[in-house]
Order: sequence, then structure tokens, then C-alpha cells
Amino acid sequence: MSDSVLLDPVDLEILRLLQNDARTTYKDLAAAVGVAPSTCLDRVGRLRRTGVILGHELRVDPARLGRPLEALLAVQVRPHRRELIGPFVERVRALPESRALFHLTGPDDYLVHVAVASTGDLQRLVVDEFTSRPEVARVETRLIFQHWDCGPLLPPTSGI
Amino acid sequence: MSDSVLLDPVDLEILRLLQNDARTTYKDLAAAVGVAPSTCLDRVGRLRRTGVILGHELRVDPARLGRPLEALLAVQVRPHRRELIGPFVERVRALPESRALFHLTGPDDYLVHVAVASTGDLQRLVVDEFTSRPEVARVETRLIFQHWDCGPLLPPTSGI
DNA sequence: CCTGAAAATAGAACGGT
DNA sequence: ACCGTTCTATTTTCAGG
Repeated sequence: MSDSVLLDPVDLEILRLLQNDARTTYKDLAAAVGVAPSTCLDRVGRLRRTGVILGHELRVDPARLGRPLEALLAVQVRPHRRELIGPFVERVRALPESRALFHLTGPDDYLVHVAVASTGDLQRLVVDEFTSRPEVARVETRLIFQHWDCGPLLPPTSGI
Repeated sequence: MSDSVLLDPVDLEILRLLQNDARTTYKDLAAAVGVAPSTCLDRVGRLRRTGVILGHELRVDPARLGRPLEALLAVQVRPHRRELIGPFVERVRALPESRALFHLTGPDDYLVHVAVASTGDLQRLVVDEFTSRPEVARVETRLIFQHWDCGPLLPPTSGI
């Protein structure tokens, strides 16, 4: 179900270009890759159908939206049973401050990436939405000085 | 320079819709928001120029690309001086396994989000690219069971 | 901010290798 | 099975008001 998909060099180059700018037109893709635009359409369609491409996302600047402070919250939930963590995950995902949520191995069960307006808002968020909840055993707050996206993600063997 | 931008309800609704699906057409946006398509074009153009919209990103499935295992590496760098961490950041960003990189407060200086083919690859990555480096004092590896994106990011006061 | 026209593109159908 | 050509509906984009 989640098997790896076989990709030829044309697919890889298309994926590389689209990860740099997801709005690249099929015409431009075709010119860069060296095939016909309709072939690019077919290729991208297949990458979508096989689940390699999941969708198109808008990147926004949290600071320009009035959320200049970002943090990672390391959360330990108490009994860590399925009937408790399901609602916990959905509640955290629904918070307007949440950007991403990870379920991890290690001493901290969850890591929550949040964007807030100020340290006061961060304190309110941590206290009201996390530490005051019965299923939350511990929260550790780490401010984000800076974060970077990395280059396009490609198959492991493509660089050989 | 990174000041918050004033946004009216039309801007907010456009941002909300585009964060749900960045490929929504101006025509569909216009119908949903209640203005003309050309007005949507103007609005999105302004959101781009003012830096609220940073770009369009392609979401890919690392597992389908042959990288079914993801992890977060908590890295402590030794002297933490500017002439050491600059090259460190650029080297980590250039790794084909890297997805994102955070510079944090707290005991761990950096958090690296990576996607690899197997536990063997993860071990090779941690040993060869991190622990064997002179500037890296300590690496803690946490596997990612699951991760979620959260809802659209909007200004803090829009919900009042 | 809208109307309306022009240009570019997405997407489908078809045919060739 | 894959690729290219062609064609059309849709969308983007740019006037002008």
C-alpha cells in the first residue's frame, strides 16, 4: 500500500523542478526536461495517481500574519492509550496556533510546532491548552530562532 | 521589515482557501469569496508582493520515493560560534535526506527532520554526517511514528 | 472593484513509433 | 507502452471604465 514507485530520470527531474516551484507550467516543465508538454501532463498525472505527489501547498509567512514567534512544544501524555491520544491529536490539530504535529519515539510522545503573536500568547497556549489538560503529563517549550526548508526530496538511489 | 500586514475578510478567506488547496483557480476563488476573478488575481498578487504568500510547494510522499522511515535528530554543536554553525547549517540543508532544519533554544541546538530508506541508512547518516563531525557534540535520534499538518494559518485576531 | 476581450494554459483525443 | 501533435474548454491576465 505504501510501496515505493519506480521512477525514471524524466520523473525525477519533474519532481525536482516542481518541488522548487509547484506552479511551473507543463510547457516550462517540458522545455526543461526535453519532452512534450502533454507527456509532462501524463507524467504528473501518474505521479498523482500513484501517490508520489500528494498535493499543492501554499507557503505563508507566519510573521506577516501577526505570528512572529514560533516554538516547538515537547509533550508527554500520561497513560498514552489509544482512547486518550486520538482526541488529543485532533484537539491539537484544530488549534489555530498549530502548524504541525509529530508522534515520536523517546521520552517526549508528541512534538507540536506552533506560531503565536507573543510570549504572552505562548504562555496562555501552553497553560490553557496543554498543561491544564488531564492527559498531558509534561510540556517542554523550545523557541525557534530560525528554520529552513531543505532541497527537493528524491529517491535514495538517484544520486548513485 | 517583517511587520504584520493588514488583511481584510476577503484576503483572509482567500488565504484560508488557498491553504486548503493551493491549486484553487481564481475563478473558483472568486465564486467562493464573492468578487470577480480579476480581483482575486489582484489580491493574490498583493499577498505575494507583501510577503504573506511565500510560494507554492509540492507535497510529496517520502515513502513512495523509497524513504519510508522519518526521524528527528536533536543535535548539540560544540562551541556554537557563528563561524562553525554557518557551514553546519548549509551542510545539513544540502543532505539529500534532510527535509527541514530548526535552530532552537534549550539543550539541543538544532533539530533535523530527515527521511531515509531504512534503519541502516539512518545509522549511516547519523554516524557519518553528524557524530563523526568535530562540531557535533551529541545527537539524539527520535523516530517519527506519524505526522500531521494542521489547519490553515490565519492572523490571531481573526477568530474574535 | 468590475467588465470584457486577448493570450496562455490545461487537459483530452488521436495517431505514430 | 510511451511519446508527440493537434484541438478545445478553461483559465489567466490585462486593458479600460
